[in-house]
Amino acid sequence: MSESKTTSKALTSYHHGNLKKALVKAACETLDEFGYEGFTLRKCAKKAGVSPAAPSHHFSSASDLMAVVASESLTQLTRRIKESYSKCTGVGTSKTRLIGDTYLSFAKEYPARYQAIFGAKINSKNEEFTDSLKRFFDESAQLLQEIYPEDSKKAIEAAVLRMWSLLHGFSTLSQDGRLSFLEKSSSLVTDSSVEEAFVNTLNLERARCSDIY
Amino acid sequence: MSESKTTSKALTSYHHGNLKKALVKAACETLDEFGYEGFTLRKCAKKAGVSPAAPSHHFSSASDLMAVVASESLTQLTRRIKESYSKCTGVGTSKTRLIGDTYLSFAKEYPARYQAIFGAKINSKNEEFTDSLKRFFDESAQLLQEIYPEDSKKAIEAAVLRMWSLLHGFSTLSQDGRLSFLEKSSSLVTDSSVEEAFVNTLNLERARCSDIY
DNA sequence: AATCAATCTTGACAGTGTTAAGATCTGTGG
DNA sequence: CCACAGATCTTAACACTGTCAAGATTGATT
Repeated sequence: MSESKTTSKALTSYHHGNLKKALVKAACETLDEFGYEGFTLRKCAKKAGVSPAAPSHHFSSASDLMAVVASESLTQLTRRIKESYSKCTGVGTSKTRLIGDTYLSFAKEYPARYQAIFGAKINSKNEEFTDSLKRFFDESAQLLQEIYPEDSKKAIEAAVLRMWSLLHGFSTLSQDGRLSFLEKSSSLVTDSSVEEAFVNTLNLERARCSDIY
Repeated sequence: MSESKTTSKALTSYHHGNLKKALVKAACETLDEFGYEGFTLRKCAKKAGVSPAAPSHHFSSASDLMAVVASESLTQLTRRIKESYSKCTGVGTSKTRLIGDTYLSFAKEYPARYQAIFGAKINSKNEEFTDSLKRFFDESAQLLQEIYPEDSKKAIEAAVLRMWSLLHGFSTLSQDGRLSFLEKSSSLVTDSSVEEAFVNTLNLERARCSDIY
């Protein structure tokens, strides 16, 4: 039998051997290759070497397969944030800044996976996904609690929600081209990109940042 | 001829009379009725009483029709914000708060139109839409400039970008069900909804709000 | 009145997700 | 060892989608 469970079976056998895992991998590749809008279940099936109907035996729907991909991507993002935080030697604001930078970097590096996490094509009720989402929130809260140990749990969770909203809002606006007009006329891009301007003013204008709402 | 240009022709004639406008109206209704994900060009055509191919003579693609709807919706949002601002008698933060409330109300009242404005289904390069987007940004900046007359243009635009990102991030996270897990376990909802908690902490925690990044 | 461009329909095409029915294989009980 | 049961995959079909080409119809201009 040796390695029959993983790959070699796919070459000769009618059955795939481990199609579920292969489909998730294929879905990730499809997402990276064709983008969020270009994602289709049939492309995933083709990439995995099976018929269009095969996935239905492992995922109740296309949204369910995508939810698993989103779940894994979100877990990856959570891990990245924790890693970058643990490597940071600064204090206070500089640590939150690092978290934000890591978040924005992920969104920029894997735009399709980021869109999958927050897009409407996935089954957001999928248990695997909701667990990842809760872990993301809880671990973010834990980091902020370490940075601001004197704060209450409620204050920390509110801060996570604000931070998350701010970063997610900017990421999506930027990714979906809703800020492109700024790159041609705005005073925000006199000596940097829109993203740099956004990030920098979050520090430079600390007092006023509290007034934005 | 009397009223031939507007409506009455549709009843008897082969030609519609004013199909372009009718399609935009039908698209709005389709959006409200079936939601953003349920929006299709064929439904719009059916609602307007024409064949599926008819829209192609007035819009280069489905994304282009949707972009016009998004443009009008965005203009509507801009007008609402200006109206509520002009009716406000408060000062400083309370005015920005009103702007934010108006923004969030619109997103909640017309979720499908809001998704259309920021979703990937529209042609975001559409000139009508990009104009509306720029007007939205510019008029928002003008309001903030009135609130904070001593600030530089760059500072104002940065503030608009932060405010916009924050509100848009929360709106989409909330709309797409990414915050639903908070309604069951979080300490944020002990005595209010997630939205109220979000909005309130933006005021209550002014100092810390500047630290979120 | 005749012609021409604008407008709309018909019919088709390549896609999509999903389902039902049948084929194939794997593992388990006799 | 082997038949059989269940898991796994394929095939074929269905109802959709947006878009396009060709033809029908109409309104307007000359």
